[in-house]
Amino acid sequence: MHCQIIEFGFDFLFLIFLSGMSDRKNDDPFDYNPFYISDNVGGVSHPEFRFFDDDSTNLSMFTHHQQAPHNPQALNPGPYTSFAGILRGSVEYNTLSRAFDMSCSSSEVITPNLDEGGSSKKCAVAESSAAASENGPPSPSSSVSSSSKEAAVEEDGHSSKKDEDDPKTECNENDDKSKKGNKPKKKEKRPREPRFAFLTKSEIDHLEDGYRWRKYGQKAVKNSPYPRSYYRCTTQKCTVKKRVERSFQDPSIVITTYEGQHNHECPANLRGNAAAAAILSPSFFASPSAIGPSFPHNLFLPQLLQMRNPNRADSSNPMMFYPQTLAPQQQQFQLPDHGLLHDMVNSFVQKKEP
DNA sequence: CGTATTTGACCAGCGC
DNA sequence: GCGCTGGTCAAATACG
Repeated sequence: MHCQIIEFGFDFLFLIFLSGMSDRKNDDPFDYNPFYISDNVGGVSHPEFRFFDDDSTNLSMFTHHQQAPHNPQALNPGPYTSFAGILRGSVEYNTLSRAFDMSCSSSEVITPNLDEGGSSKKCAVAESSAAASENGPPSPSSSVSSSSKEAAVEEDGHSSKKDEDDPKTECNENDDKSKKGNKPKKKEKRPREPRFAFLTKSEIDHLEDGYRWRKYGQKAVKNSPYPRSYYRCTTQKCTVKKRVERSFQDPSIVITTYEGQHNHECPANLRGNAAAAAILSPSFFASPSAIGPSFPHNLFLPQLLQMRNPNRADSSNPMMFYPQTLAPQQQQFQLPDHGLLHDMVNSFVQKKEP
């Protein structure tokens, strides 16, 4: 599983998983079904994160601070990989990897193999199998193999789909506006951009993240009463998209999935938001470019601001989550010392201390 | 009136 | 081939 969870006290939950860079496959449940089940949002002391596929098969479980001793599955969280492998080709992975202090060993890091079906895939599948054999019934799906394919596809270069590049150019050249009838030559497989998903506890669906988005679609989600909304970045030539949906298992949680990387500055930063700039630009994760331009820093702005000044909590802002008492293990939660993130969490924890 | 949203139709991929 | 599903398009509509 490709997943990393970081939790900042209980102010907000920040979960990143990645499955992008490929065509959707049903064998990658995390691609579209990031079911988050936890009793910790709200301050319960035992954080666990479980991911289920459509058949409710428990694929993996682990905690951010220590693997739950009572859960044998936690002892082998599976072949989840690091951001470094996930984001290859777009960010400073070493920095990022250090920033998150990836808990997996190097052997667990699945490096996308550039020549298809290469050794990394075999390795990943092997690990997946090993994990499956140890963790009960094998999952019918393998997000790992999917990711390998994804990586290969990603390597092919950018999309040829019209809305990804220059739609007008494409239309003029091929005049394929006539969707029916004369079919144009077979489209190349559209590579998936890397994707990040964030689970945010919020009453509003579309969280302000500093960028400007235009909604271009909405679909009903299978097995969910909540629709999924599709947004595109409104900046010209920026192909970043995001999907927003609400977890039907926990309707208080909004799942925001970003795809692609912004090729421009965050408009919020350009607006001269000093507070935002102070928090956002100095490198949310160790270095200004550690995450990459697409990282929605501003998604966490309200929480960050409140961390720094909890007294200014604004109950009218649904993004403001009130700090709650940290359980001992959260207080002992050790983040790697990589700059601001550590500072923020520590300062926050210290403020909570009596 | 320009821009954003809504929404039904369409397309592609996949499983059967 | 057919049906299902996710993703996208684009005309219609709403909004400021």
